[in-house]
Amino acid sequence: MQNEHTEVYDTLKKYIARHIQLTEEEERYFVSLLRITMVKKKQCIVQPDFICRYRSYVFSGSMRAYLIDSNAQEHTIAFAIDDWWITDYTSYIFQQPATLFVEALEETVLVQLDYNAEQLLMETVPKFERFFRIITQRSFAFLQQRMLSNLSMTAEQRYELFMNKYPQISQRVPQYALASYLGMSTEYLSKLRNNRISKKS
Amino acid sequence: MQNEHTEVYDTLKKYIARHIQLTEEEERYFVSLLRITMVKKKQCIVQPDFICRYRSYVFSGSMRAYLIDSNAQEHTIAFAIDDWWITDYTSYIFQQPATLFVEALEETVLVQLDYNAEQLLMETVPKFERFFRIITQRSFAFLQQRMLSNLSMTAEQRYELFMNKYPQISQRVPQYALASYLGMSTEYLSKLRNNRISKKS
DNA sequence: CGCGACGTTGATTTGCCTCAACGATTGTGG
DNA sequence: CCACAATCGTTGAGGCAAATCAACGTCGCG
Repeated sequence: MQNEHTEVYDTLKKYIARHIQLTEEEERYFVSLLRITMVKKKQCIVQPDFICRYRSYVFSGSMRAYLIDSNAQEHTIAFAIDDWWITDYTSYIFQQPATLFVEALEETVLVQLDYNAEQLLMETVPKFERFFRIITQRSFAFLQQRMLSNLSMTAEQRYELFMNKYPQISQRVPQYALASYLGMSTEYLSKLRNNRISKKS
Repeated sequence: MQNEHTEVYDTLKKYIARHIQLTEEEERYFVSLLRITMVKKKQCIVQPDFICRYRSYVFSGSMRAYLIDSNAQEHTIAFAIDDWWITDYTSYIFQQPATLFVEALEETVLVQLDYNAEQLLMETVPKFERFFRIITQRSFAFLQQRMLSNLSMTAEQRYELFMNKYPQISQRVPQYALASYLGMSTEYLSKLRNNRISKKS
């Protein structure tokens, strides 16, 4: 049990070390603020109307964040597999009621950081201001690229792009989740996969 | 001339003060890194293939950032009016060639911060790590909401939402720019505006 | 004044959705 | 360990939201 946790924390520490260098004491302090959570497939760690308390790092497994709209349709805003963070970001940073579900797609091991602990951490170890700035900037740049793809490409082009960029993810998530991420119906995605869309030339 | 610049800097300082508290010396240092730029209508401050060197704060006027895709179609990723920042974010933070145009929609006064100056600023005054973290987090949350709107709403609903949230912007930007921001053709936006879409019930 | 940029309107087309029905696979309780 | 249900993916037919195309009005500007 202790061994397992050590491995989990080491992986996260390595991830952090890619962006900022911590002293051993700072590392120990950081780890003391974390908690490890196991979630089963289909289990939700965030759901609408509850305030999202944690920022979650995926050690193993996979998660997705999605909205259910007024027509009961699902729309996936994010996936997270090994080494990514996930949360209802708007709910987390403003500490207001969530609008999203954040759900495990497989049995998943998470490392979670509490909102208050994060604030404390940034005050105590200002390097973490830098850390969260950097990962948020990258997330923003990523999302902006995705937004541009959705504005400028057809469903088929978005599908091809995703398959090229994230072949691992496409193999691990259910097809309806991928369709709702790419902004198309499951039926249409299925047809694209099986080349059943009549093309010209 | 000096008066005019003072007003510009004071406005930006007030904006900064909403997020972090600076000493007078820090403020002076910060201002020393800035430069003021006037741009005429239709002038571009960023264009594809050039590395975007500045983060720009709009003091007065308005700007837009857009992509031209392989079909020569424009897609607007962001507007900025008074008191907002704009840049080709991906190009700026990774210091790689831009893919976007950033263009003035009116005669505009900008305050610009150079990439290297920004790095220096964060090292010299770590409060700015915090500042940029906070504004980036907000931008990210904003963009995520927009992404969800685009995934879950019809063109008409997106138009209504925008008109409710940003009535000021809709009056200041040309219609083709708004259409390309909302992800619809100019013709369709025109029809929505003039209630020329046949509705049921 | 005349040209080019911008917006409007109607006719037509199309990319993708919806609906419906049917396989395949997974999970679960008897 | 099998039966059966539920979930997930596939396929085709038909429909609709929004794009495209085309033509014209209008305004601002050189």
